[in-house]
Amino acid sequence: MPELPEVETIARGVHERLRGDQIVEVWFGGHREPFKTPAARQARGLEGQAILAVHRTGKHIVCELGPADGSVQSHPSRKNKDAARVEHPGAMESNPAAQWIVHLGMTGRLLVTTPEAPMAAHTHARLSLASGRELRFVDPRRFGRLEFRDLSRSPGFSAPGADPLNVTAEEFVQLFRPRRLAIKAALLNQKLLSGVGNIYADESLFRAGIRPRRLTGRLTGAELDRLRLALREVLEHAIRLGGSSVSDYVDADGVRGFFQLEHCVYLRTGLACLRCQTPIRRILLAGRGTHYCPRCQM
DNA sequence: ATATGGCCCTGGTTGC
DNA sequence: TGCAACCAGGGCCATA
Repeated sequence: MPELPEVETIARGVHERLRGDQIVEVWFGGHREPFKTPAARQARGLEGQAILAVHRTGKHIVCELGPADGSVQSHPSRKNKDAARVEHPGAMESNPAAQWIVHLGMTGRLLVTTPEAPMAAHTHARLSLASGRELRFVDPRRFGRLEFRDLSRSPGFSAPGADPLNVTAEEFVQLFRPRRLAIKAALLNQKLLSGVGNIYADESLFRAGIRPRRLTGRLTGAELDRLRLALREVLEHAIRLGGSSVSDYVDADGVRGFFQLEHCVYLRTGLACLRCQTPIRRILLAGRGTHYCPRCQM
């Protein structure tokens, strides 16, 4: 399931490949409307827009769109390819007119392909680009969501919770101290932290040595900070490895990630803990399968 | 405020 | 072997 590292990997991939390209034609397939914005309105809004930048916010992929200025839309030049990143917001990113917001749900994929590439089953959206390529949204389970925002009428998308990669020690304590719910449930709550899902909640709790059922308000300051740092390390490590491919996650080029090879507890029920050999235990918490080491995690 | 369970949806697994 | 029942789970909602 795509969480922060997977979504970050996809957003970077799409940004690198499609920045400066232009949406020429949009096709939406499917019967029901699994979208937050009606397909017809999305298609109207998307067609003709240039892709100024693509980035991640929480588990959402945000495509910043604007009018094509004619300079790069047909043939994105190589020198422009990596010029503007988050650190140096260039002129192109300064005044987007609209946003296309993609949430991948459980099984969503965002793929950059050639028009000749065979259409995967459950392809729900296909954006034809001036460069001749296509951006496709594929989602068998249909838990994903697509939204179009006209920024002259609505505010830009913002995640409800703090970014787990940048949250400070003080913010982290303020987020969890006043509450009394299982820390795992709190980590999954996107209104507190945006981007953490089942895999990285379990993995960060293991690395911090904290049991998933511990109540947030009962964690010591040292434990909370261990957790904050463990979370950041796990997420950054996973981003470096291109995410975790557990079900059918792939990046924008259809390539699998490698962080699933580094999982210490997730989906390792009954297997020996990599640190102490105790069998990994699985419980149900907040309706989610939850994995931990009963010896390493207190 | 927090917990629980249903819903969506399909592919993979399990059971007979 | 074949088919049906079952289940996972991100986000959201209603209910406890």
